[in-house]
Amino acid sequence: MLTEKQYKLLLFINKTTKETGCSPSFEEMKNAVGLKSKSGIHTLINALEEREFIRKLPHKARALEVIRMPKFKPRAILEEEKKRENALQHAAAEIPFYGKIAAGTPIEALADETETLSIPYNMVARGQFYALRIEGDSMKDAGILDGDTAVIKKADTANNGEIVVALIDNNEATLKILQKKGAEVWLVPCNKDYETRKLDAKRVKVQGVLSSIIRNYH
Amino acid sequence: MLTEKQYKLLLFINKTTKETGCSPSFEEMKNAVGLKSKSGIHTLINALEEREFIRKLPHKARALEVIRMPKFKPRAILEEEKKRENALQHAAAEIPFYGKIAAGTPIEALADETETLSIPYNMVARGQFYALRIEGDSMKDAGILDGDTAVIKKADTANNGEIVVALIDNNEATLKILQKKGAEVWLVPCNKDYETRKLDAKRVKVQGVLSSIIRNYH
DNA sequence: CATAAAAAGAACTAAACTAGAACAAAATCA
DNA sequence: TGATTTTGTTCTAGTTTAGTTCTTTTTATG
Repeated sequence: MLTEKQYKLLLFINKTTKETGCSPSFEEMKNAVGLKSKSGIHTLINALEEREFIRKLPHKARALEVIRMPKFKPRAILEEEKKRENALQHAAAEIPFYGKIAAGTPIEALADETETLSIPYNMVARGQFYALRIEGDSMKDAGILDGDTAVIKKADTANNGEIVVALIDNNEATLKILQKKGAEVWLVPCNKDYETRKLDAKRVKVQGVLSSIIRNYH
Repeated sequence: MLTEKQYKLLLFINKTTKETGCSPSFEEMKNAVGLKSKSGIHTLINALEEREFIRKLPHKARALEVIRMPKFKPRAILEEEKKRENALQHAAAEIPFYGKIAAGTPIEALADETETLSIPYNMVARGQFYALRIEGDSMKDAGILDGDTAVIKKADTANNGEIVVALIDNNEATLKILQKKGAEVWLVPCNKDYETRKLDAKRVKVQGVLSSIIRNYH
């Protein structure tokens, strides 16, 4: 079978010839595989030719041809791919979704795992997002507590009733429910200890709409 | 395979023979490829013949024949490969973390993006997790609302004060604050409309500890 | 620590590209 | 058919690019 370097080189040759119609030069291959000298490529090419993966016209420039591709990947490549897959799964974080908690069934019983929850991808699928740490309890009746992380979708505008990040006088940012009332904008808290702020629409800039709330208990 | 010039010439030959029915002259090829002398074309033709891409009748005019063309990957496959790479980036979902919202600074101003929030990995780093949809408002004063998603870490035991998934009589699952009182277990809601349930410890099984709350606004 | 394999580096050689001119053979047409 | 045009071939010559080979150094491995 092939070594890792041989395999990598073969992939590169195959890719570039199919994309460009031309074979790569030793210089280009050297860079692609990560060597600093052309002589190494020469050895690899010979090995690939000996194993009948490529053909070449000796002493001709860019005269390589891929005859066949290996059916199996070298072990080193496989291991690297596995690592990447693991990293991806961690990043994707698909965990089983067991459904509603109030149903009177033991959790183990309905652990069929057909439904999974892919946390990040669905949460930030389209658009630009950013995160904010919530400070204070002005939105606590909306279930948004001090210390929560808010995922905000960037936006210049929002509809009435949406929870937005509002910038007042280019100075103060706050998370509130938006209510447009003619020339005024009302920023409504969700806590009876706080009062609604009624501001001239010109003073308020929407900087984003609340997309998700994440709270971590440790 | 071929050099760039060889490939370009081959493309031209192939195209014109298919369009006009007869092969181009050296003069036409010279112009098409951008040379000022026919001799260059002659060399290129020889190279293409040597590599078995064309055949020719020597000393005959316009007597070229294309034997084969280098194979291309269909564009669709190339695009799909790119999409996959993008998907991988989406799955990682690192979004900028802009810090505290109450600080009186416009968001754009402090967008240094040095701190990022990797949502999934930190949330489910170690242990086994599952998700539950919250139904009802018995925990609303803890900021856990109807429809929220609870990420639960599997556990058999928990400490006083932790929010747990408790299975009562192998029948009913509920999310409440745990309070162990001797032989009794108290399941404390966070809503004054609900009452604390005081149960014999034997009737209650801990099935997990609340790890995160996720709420999506759409 | 010794050995072999892999990689780097430099020197060398050959091919590719460019251009111009002269020439020879084929194609065209009166 | 013979003259003319078109087309392909060959040679020289210089520049650039690319492939080969050999020696030295580094790295991995028993």
